[in-house]
Amino acid sequence: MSTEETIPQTLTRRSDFLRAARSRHVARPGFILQARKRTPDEADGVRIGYTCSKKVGNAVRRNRAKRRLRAVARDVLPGCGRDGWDYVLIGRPETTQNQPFDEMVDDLKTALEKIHGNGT
RNA sequence: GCGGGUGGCUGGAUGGCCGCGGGUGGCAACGCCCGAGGAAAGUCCGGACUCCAUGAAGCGACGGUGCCGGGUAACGCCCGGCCGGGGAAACCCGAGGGAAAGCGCCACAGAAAACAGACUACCGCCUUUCGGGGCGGCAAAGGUGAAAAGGUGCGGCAAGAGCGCACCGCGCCGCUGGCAACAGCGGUGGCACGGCAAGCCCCACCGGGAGCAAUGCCAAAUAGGGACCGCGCGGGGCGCAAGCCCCGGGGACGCUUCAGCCCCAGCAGGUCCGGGUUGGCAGCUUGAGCGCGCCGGUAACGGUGCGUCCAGAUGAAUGGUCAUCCAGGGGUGGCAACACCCCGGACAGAAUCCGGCUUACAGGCCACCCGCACAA
RNA sequence: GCGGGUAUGGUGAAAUGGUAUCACACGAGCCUUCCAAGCUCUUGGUGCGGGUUCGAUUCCCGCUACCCGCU
Repeated sequence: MSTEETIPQTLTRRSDFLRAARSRHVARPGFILQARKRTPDEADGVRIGYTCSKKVGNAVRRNRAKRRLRAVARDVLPGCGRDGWDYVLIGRPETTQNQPFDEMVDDLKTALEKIHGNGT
């Protein structure tokens, strides 16, 4: 577990998102978390991606949802993220923008614990 | 003060902590500067720019625009004016050329729907079995319709009718004003000419096509693979040859003419299928730019001086949180001023760049105009 | 980002500017011991807002929703 890697890489490739979607996922009111442990020959470090579909709203709402998800992940991931894992945060309509920030931080921590605990 | 109208501006502010994108200085640590909109939106018009089509002219086809004058790089936009319609007014709305170039359509109803005619009715004569019928005159009245051949009044007549006259309307001619659309005045014609061109069309003007995911370069990878279409085996001269020249034939999104280019057994052109790549750089932000002043113009706008650099991302940058203030809504107490508590910030996020149009938009502010009321 | 297309009953499709039609489905009835099939009848619609026209599904303009293509 390398917590020194404070800047997680951002997922950009569609295939990475599809692989994460086929792995395990946990739903919370403000977001849905998908996670996958990569095979050793893939990239190093913690990687994370963000997805907001048209269901979330117009462009302003989608961008704002992604910014809040980034802010939450930036607070939580350096302590709780595990090396060699891909995470994907999916925005949800209304709640991703309106839920209090502290609740979302707590939700992400428990969601990460649950997703790590199930596997390995 | 109340009601109405027009044009414009703004559309949260400041600070603390933790973060984001670009540029720049530095070996680095780190620092400095900049960082969404009036619509960034819809993609409805007009351009710049790039590639494709060989270029020019004319004709044709197709598409668009359409009162007049001006502005502009250009426009279907803007400004000013005219005409028509709405409103008491300020003001608002209008795809607003041509219906005597031609074709087409006008359902139902109605006698008749476009060019004349006549169902009921009216009038005269003849006739009658007294219900009416025949011939002629007439087009005012009735009813139908979205629309019925000028309207009103007087005269006139067998009954009537622009049949005659006055006014209004309409057409034509002339004069005056205006760059013009058009308006005003005078004369004249007894009325001839229904509507639809966002139906075909005619006239005038404009327009080649595709789009920054265009396009160019670098790197990587794969199988420079396959099918179809359209051309196409010419003659002579010089030269050892390569090649050059002349004649002829052919080619390129409709035709013609002219000029140029290319081809005349090529591995070249066009269309399509299949395979690989989903990386990087350029294009990429200084531009019909923005601000202020002066001059010209009724205005749109133009000219000029000074100042200024104002986002360039590519799973895509402005966020999270806290405090105070500024607006706003609700509740409680109070005659009121006010105090306290709660909620809470419109529409919306650049993606090559400009000029417009259209659509969305909580609230707030400013200026001008019209009407009414009041005071002086 | 750029470009293109579609919208008609619950579904799929027609309709020169003149009463919106057809099939299936839904509902009711007939037939049958019952079901299916068949027959008869009924309900229900031009995405929204304007304009042209006497009259608009159709013509024109603006919105909305959905679909497709382009590296």
